[in-house]
Amino acid sequence: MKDILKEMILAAAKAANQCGALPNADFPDVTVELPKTQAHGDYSTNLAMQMAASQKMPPRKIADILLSHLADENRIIAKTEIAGPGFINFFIQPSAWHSLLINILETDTRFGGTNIGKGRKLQVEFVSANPTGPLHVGHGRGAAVGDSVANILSFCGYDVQREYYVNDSGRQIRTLGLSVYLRLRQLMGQTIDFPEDCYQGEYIRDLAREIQKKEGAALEKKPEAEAVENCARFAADSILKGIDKDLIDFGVTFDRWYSEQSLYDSGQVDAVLQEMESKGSVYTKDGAKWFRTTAFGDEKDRVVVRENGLKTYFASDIAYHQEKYQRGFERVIDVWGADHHGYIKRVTAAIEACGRRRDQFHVILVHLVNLSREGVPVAMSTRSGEFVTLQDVVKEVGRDAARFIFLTRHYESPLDFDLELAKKKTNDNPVYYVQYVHARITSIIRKGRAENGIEQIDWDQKSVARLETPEEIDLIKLLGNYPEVVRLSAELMEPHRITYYLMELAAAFHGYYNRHKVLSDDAELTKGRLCLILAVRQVIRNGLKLLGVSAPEKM
RNA sequence: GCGCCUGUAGCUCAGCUGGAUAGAGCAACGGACUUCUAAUCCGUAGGCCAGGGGUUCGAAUCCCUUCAGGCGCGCCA
Repeated sequence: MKDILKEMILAAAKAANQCGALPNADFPDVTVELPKTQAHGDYSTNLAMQMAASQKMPPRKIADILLSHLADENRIIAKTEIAGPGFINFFIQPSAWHSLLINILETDTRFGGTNIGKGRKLQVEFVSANPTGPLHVGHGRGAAVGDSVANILSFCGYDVQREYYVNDSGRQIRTLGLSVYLRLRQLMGQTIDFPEDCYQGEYIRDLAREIQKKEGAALEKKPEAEAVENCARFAADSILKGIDKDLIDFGVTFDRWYSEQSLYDSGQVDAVLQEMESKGSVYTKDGAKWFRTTAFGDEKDRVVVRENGLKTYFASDIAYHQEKYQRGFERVIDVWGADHHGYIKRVTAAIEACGRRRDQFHVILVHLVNLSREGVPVAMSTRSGEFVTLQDVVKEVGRDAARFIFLTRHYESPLDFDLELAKKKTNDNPVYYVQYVHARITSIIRKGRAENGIEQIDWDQKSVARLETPEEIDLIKLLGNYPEVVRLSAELMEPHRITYYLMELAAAFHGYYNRHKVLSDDAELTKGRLCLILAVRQVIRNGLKLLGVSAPEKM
């Protein structure tokens, strides 16, 4: 509806310019918005005010000229007015809303999607937690955000690939191996001081028991370095399998798991470093090799090869990101924890050094989750191993509640997650509020079938035209906003916009439900109202799908 | 010290990338089930948009600055 108006207004401006009423042919972008109050119409535009300077005319005069050149061929506008400093307000014909409703029903599962992606290839890399321990709640938020962003972009016409980068190389993996190895020796009766910088969690002991069962005796005979290496591989593999399972239970799957080690094995890390050295982006100082990230806006240059010859994590990250573009992605999106924000500049630098544009890379920084139970904070410490895993949370509150709550905030806002609140089946907990709409509507349709003998709801102008109460028109109008919400959440990569929209739509529906009865003796009106709630259900379903939350038939 | 993020109702948060009189939920108070699911609805009350400057027809939104909180500033990942 908004887009139709936009085009009409632009056409009016052009027509006015052609007949000389408006001297300047340079028009600003037409913006149409939804006024806060009903008194200002269904839609309004500020175009006249924006053109005042370039046309050298008072805004209200311009508004008047625009209106006189407006051609409303499909008769969708009931009334227009010029208000305030120069706003043009539009009041829409009820019949136009009815056509919109039919359009929604026809578009069905595709309603809301705008093809802004045009098939362009894009990658979302998310979670990418180190395989040194189980996923915790913070990873859950990253998973929910990343998965939903991927859903939304894909729905809007992008060719999206979901990837998990596995840090299966480097010191932490050795530490993991050592941790398991030392626990193993303890199991074998040796007294060993377990170092503080090793992983403390109980799961390390579990892993030690497993590897003891499998190859305990053989491991004992091996030299320590080799045994630690074996433990590391075993532990990382096992933990990674657990992570995969946790994510599947959370409804998140990846197209590809990308191994950091494979970048070393294939020589890509060395190759990219050499290439950059020859271009002068990498230089040697104090026995180490540095990448000149300052040339791309970083505060200081960063080490890629240490004095001891070992490459830093950053070195493989350069190779990894370069490789992403070589795979044909036009744009790469990384979802990171907010504690990694200091890393953005250097990775951006690496990407620019590899000849890509800055805007081909985007980082979504997901802020931390404060877990609590009835307002009392639950302690979270990775080192001590005292943390609540994602698995625990999903088990306790359910997948839908967890995912929905993770998406009730802008990702850059810290999130308070209360376990007891997440379980509540009241208005405190918005998940059920939205899902309830879906169940309720399904129930009405079920009843309509059973008692009114309505087998199939097929829509037509005549029955839909019976929708005339303000609540009904408002509902349709709200449904009509959905595509813009989806488009914005795709452009800004902000899933929470959909969450909030669904809550608003749910509220509007519940209000309508309490005020008007859908099923009645009036067959035509019943049919019209069934069409309306069918459309509401469809939008709820489409929206929940983008969030990765189920739409239950019964509750 | 430097960088990034946050600051909006008592609490938790939206605010459509500058629009008209600032929006929800919770908590508080008062109402609505013989009804298509009360996991719901209706009403009342609640504000110096952290403070101060600027930019313009117009600012919660953009710029500068101060204050408060979070996170980060390794040849760790």
